[in-house]
Amino acid sequence: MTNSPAADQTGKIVAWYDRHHRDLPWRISPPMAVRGIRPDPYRVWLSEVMLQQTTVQAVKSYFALFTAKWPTVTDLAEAETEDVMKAWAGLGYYARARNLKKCAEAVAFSHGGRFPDTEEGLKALPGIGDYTAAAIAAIAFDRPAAVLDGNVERVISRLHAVDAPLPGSKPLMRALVAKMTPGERPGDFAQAMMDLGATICTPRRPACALCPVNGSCTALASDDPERFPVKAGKKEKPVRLGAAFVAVDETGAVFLRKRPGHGLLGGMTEVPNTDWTARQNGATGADAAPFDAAWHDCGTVVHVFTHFELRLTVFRSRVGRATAAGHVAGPGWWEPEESLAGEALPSVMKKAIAQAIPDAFQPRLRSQAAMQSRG
DNA sequence: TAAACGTGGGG
DNA sequence: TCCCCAAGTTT
Repeated sequence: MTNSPAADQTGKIVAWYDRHHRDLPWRISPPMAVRGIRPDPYRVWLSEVMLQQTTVQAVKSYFALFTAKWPTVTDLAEAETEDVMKAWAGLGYYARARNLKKCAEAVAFSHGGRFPDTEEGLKALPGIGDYTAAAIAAIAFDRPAAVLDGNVERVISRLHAVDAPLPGSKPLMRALVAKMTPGERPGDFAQAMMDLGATICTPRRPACALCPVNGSCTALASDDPERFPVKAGKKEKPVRLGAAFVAVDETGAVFLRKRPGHGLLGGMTEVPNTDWTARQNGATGADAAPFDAAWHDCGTVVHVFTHFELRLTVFRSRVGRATAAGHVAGPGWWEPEESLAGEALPSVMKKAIAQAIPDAFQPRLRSQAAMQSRG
């Protein structure tokens, strides 16, 4: 009998995966997977959440840290939220970390410590949307779920030369993936599509000569593959201005405080700073400081967020702790310099602190260098 | 439906 | 330097 074109492509892609798959810390690669060895759903879930809008390279060290610190979903559920935020610091999109903890608690305390094994059950959990639910169902539970992420969108849009722009064309693409998804090894098929998109069917300069389905790719045959997927135009980034205040006491400790538990950088730690506004209105200078001190202008750091660019003027002051205690507005604490690097500081805050104290995050390096230069 | 939500790397 | 983007979800 003759396979359908979709099934033919599926077979070629899975065969390609068997030879060219990436070995990743959270993955059970063939031939182990073919023997029915399933990956730990906890590790699959953790990796999938970390990988949302985030590169494999960036995720690797965080995945190692999390699985060493919290080997099971129950360990994570019983952890202090603050420790989870500290461990997530630097990875970005911090709502993921907040939802990660909530999801772990739901699984540990409401689902008997086991993840639901269906798309529907998974999608009901915090931080798990269409993609992640399908990915976990397919990879961890061998369900023939239609897994559609950015990689798969690229592969599918090129195979079928989908002219309609994203995200409107998502339902069409999901239907096209569903048609290709096999009853056997659906998890390996999903991972094969993602590996194909990541290593062959790349956004720019795709390696079509090496593609297992280059014989049936509409974009390659009739057009420029790089033209796909078609996306809606992006908006330009507004600039916001603000000021940050790095107060250092006589021991080198830095005054820190906590951000609200929602919104931008929600639940993360910060140095005191002003609102970030569109226009310089006079409130972004040293006069906006959280308490009176001799504030020294350390210059500006630029940090680009998803939807705006921030230009932060950084001020530093040397403050006697006893003196400052009575003048500090609002709650906060003095963080010793040796433990500063372990705080739940997002990158923009580390950047601001480093602007004021260049070696703030290398106190050991500093003393080692001093020792060596003397030795 | 559109906007909010981080970061670092690569062309 | 600048722009794109990388295994999306929530509101």
